[in-house]
Amino acid sequence: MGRVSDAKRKLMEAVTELIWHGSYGGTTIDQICVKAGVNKGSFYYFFESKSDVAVAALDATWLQKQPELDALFSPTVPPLERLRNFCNRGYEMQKEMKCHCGCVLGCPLFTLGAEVCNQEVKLHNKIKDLLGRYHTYIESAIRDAHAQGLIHAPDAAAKARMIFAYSEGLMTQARILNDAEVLGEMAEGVLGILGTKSLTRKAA
Amino acid sequence: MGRVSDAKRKLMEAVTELIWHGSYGGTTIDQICVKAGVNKGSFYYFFESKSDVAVAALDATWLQKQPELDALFSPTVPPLERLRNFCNRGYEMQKEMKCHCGCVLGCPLFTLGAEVCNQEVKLHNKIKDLLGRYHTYIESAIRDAHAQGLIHAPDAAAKARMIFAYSEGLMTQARILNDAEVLGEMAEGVLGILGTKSLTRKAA
DNA sequence: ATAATAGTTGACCAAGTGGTCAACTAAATT
DNA sequence: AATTTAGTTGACCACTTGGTCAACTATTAT
Repeated sequence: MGRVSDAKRKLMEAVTELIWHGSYGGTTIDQICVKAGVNKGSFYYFFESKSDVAVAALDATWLQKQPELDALFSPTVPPLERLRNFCNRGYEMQKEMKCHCGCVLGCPLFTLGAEVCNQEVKLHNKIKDLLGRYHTYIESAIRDAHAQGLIHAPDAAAKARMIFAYSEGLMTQARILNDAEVLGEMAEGVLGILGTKSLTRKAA
Repeated sequence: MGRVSDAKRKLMEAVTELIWHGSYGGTTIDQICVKAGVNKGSFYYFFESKSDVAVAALDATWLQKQPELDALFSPTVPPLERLRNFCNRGYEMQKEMKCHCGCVLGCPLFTLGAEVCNQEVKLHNKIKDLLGRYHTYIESAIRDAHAQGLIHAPDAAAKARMIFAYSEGLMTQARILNDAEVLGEMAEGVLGILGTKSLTRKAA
């Protein structure tokens, strides 16, 4: 009962875009409201603070992304292909963004996580949680690849840490240089780290 | 002639610390002035804006760091050792920071670069320039290692991009997790990417 | 000594900030 | 039709922000 509204959704979408294009600290509640086309009173009806809406937005984005990731990392897909597809999907997404809006924005979680650590505890914890899930997908694929004898990686966790650092580093580099082509060699690099030379050039 | 002052230096030190501990967008000119113990009038006597003082601070920091890097990457040092020492120096620095102030802050250039891209053009360009210099050190070491037959890396530039992304990604990961120990395996990882299994465990 | 120079001070301003609130409006329930 | 509930509105507040300025002070050269 009562009135219905999509203001909450619009606010979450607005904060996502503002933070991703710009930064968390440089984004004000007023800006979020203007972008969402919502009055400040309504903002405070739905959320307590900027960090509150940011956390909610991250949750919503994750719920949207999770099925996509589950499909990419489906155990029915050969493990090294999962990783290659994951990399190439990132590459394609950033290329498309560059076309659409002229900007390569990289991984929102990693950039935001680096910005808000040592402050905004709740937001920071949420980010750590979500980054950990990405890490889990990667680690699982590596473990499977090792089990299937595709690579030699007895310490899958260590390899996962390497690949996670490399891929996020490359994504951030693409953002800093505003150049999606930086990501073109990501799949190759990841498979190289895993000690594979084959498979690298297969279609995406 | 005229009055002498160290206000300019104090402002640059203050902005460096505030941005590194927190973020660029979350740092105000008032905060910088308070931290530096300088009045706002004096701030505007020396600088035009926040981005102006940030650029000056980055330049000053670089001038301070350059001799150290030149020594680390001296051609008189075996190339793979240069890289290992560079990694371990980063590791030690972050460990020390964690002890001193409880925080692992990672690479200020990379974090800041990711935050201010698409805005603050001058600052962003300065960061790209400085990051490029780090890249140059790495690439040169790799090229030397290849020339000396220590590794097989005919495309030194590509390897340098990989190692740069990996090391910066790992640094950022250490910041996000506030855990310096993440960096303990950096040297090993870098040498692994270069296809070396030996040398890895030599002393720092 | 004095004048020129280099730097300091703190009051001041307009604009923007986060945050509140009582009155209002639209939908769903009865 | 009346009531309850969910959401909206925009004015309002105290405070902080970036930025300016004329008056002031300390140093150095002459």
